[in-house]
Amino acid sequence: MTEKFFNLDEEKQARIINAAMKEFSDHGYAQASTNEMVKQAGISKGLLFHYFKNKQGLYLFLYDYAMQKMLAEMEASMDWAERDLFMMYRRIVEVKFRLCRVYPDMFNFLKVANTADTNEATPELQRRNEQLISKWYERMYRNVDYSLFKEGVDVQRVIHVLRWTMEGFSYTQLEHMKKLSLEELDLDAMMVEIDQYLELLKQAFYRS
Amino acid sequence: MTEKFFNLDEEKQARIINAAMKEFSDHGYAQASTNEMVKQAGISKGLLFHYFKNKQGLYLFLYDYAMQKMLAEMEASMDWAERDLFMMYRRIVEVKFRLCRVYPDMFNFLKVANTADTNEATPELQRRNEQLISKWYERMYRNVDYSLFKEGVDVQRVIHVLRWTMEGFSYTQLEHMKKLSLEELDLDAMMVEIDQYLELLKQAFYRS
DNA sequence: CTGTAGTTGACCACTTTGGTCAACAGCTTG
DNA sequence: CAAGCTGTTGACCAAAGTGGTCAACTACAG
Repeated sequence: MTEKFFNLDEEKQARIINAAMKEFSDHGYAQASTNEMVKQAGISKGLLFHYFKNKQGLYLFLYDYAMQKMLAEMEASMDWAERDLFMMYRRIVEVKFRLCRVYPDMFNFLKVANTADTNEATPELQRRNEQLISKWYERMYRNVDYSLFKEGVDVQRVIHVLRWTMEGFSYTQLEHMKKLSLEELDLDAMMVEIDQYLELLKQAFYRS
Repeated sequence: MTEKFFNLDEEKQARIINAAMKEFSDHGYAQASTNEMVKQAGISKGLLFHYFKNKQGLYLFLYDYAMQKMLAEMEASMDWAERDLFMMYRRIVEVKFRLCRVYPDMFNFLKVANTADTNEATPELQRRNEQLISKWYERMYRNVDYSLFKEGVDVQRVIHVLRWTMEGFSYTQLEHMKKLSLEELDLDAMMVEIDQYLELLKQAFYRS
């Protein structure tokens, strides 16, 4: 079913994928409107159902597609020998931003797909990928050198602060980007800014 | 119109308010369903429109009500002479949690109401309250003693880290609460946890 | 018994839903 | 030119859902 879809003009593929992911992540599975998707993608109603037999089929396809793209990008960008926790997170944010340039709503889509009550459509898919993700986390943390931290700091809590900072920063950035000038986000400038935060936190929590 | 509503059984008032706020904050103004609200509140369709002439009337009422409740709670709980930025934020989180016990979705409601594209229903209300909020922020930061920070740390960035940490923490807490045991959130235990994070950050960024 | 206040849910006209399908355009073959 | 093939359209469908109304019900007071 999907081979035909992949023979399409790539730009059209992207338009369809992005429109559908946006609609699903904005409204959840049930409330997402296929009418709205085709309108935003600039295609006809019939075409969508020509390539995907169902709303559910489309959803499942998107879920798999997003998951695969993300894991591939991770595989390509991560350095699994990295010992510095902060640099590890730096890489993750980089992956995120790079993906957002092509698929602006992929992360939101995956987030709501993995958490929300939408999961009637993805019972076992869910669990399979949950396992996959936890394996990646394990792999990420395996080599981290915790002896770099100052004595007495609670590393678990620092990790939380770090994650919330990264998430908070990227959320505001993407929000800002979507509002004003879409697509032309300056990845380099963002990474410079991210580095400032990482430096701040490093100096706060690493031994000097 | 609203006097009649306030004569209702208080528990019923709360049921209606919470159901409506949840629906609005979950789906936005246009997509929110009055049918779903009355179902969740356990009242009949007619009753809702007996107390509020309109969907829009209901929305406006909720917006004003939430705003007023929040400001009142702030007025009661904040200490405007506080000079410690971290303690200031501690108070804010406390207000937030206390309100969430009675109105679990009030913050989400206000957040989407103030940001989202929903604002067709609230053009001037919006601006009035934006001004109000910025006044409160100004009042908050007026007395803060920035000399407490270590030399060389970028205070603006620290403030961001602090805010993202508070938001991240309360988000996970409320998520966790909603999933497992609703309503019986242990405010004291949460504040103990918050204090741990605040202590961590204080030791990181304040002069010793 | 009457009046009043609170409450119901069947009902309305209207929109939107996911999904179908006959028809069409553009292209390569013979 | 015709025949076939692929990609594409949008009018159309039954079904569900929309915001909102209203005659009728209950329950209690005078």
